[in-house]
Amino acid sequence: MAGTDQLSAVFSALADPTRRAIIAELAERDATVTELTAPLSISMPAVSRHLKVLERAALISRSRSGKWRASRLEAAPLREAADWIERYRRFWDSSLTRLDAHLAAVQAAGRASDRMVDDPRELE
Amino acid sequence: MAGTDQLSAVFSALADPTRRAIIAELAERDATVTELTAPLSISMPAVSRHLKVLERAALISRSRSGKWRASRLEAAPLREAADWIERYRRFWDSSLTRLDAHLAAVQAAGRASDRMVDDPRELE
DNA sequence: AATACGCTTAACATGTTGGTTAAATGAGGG
DNA sequence: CCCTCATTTAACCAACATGTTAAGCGTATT
Repeated sequence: MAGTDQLSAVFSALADPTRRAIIAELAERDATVTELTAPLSISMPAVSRHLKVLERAALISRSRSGKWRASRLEAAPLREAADWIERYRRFWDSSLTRLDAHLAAVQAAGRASDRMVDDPRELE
Repeated sequence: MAGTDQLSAVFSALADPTRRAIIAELAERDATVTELTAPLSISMPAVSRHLKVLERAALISRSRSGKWRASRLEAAPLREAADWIERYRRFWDSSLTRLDAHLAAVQAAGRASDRMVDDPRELE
């Protein structure tokens, strides 16, 4: 997964289209493994493991109810991911020219905390 | 990388803290491989390959200028990533209760286009 | 009690990732 | 020309990801 930090786990989980499809499904309703497997073209064990990945990334929670295990979307970790990406909005937002971006970058450079967050040397 | 689609490539690229650090660096200024390697605790070939990953995800562009190759942040693909995540904002936005989220989800279920985008069956 | 169902775990195959060191490439400078 | 510097490619390795099928484990169902 590359990093073992939260953000890496989330981005890594999102990097698979099957898992994104599962998230999209769970955004509409909680679902069992069988229900999630139905529209996918892979085996149930494969889905089960995708769910484990999503669970490790804290993107879903699971509940037991008799024979069934329902998965529920827990999108909180998406916020961190969104926040991280948002920092670079100025780079794609067309209302900003590259000069604007440069000036914004220079300002950002002043904030020391900005860099630390993703410096791998800071991890573990 | 799981999927070979654009979105998967971008999320996959972001899943590594070293690559996020490189992006953060390039957000401040264009940089050569040597410059990017300096603050990292890995070898230059390793950085070179991280750059190749970022390039394949279209997150950077590179220019030759004599002996040096400068990398430049091309954040456009981040927009897609941000847009994808944004769809689930209602699930983490605290101003919305779970009931609200459910109602929003029911509405979303009506829009067929919502599901197709990430259905793996649609890929390739 | 026996069977069926839902799901997970095990064992396996295969491809990818991310790091290393050593060699190759390519442009400039003496 | 040769040498050096910046970067990439090659060869290798350990670890992980993703899929499969078969077996295991609980919990209904009959």
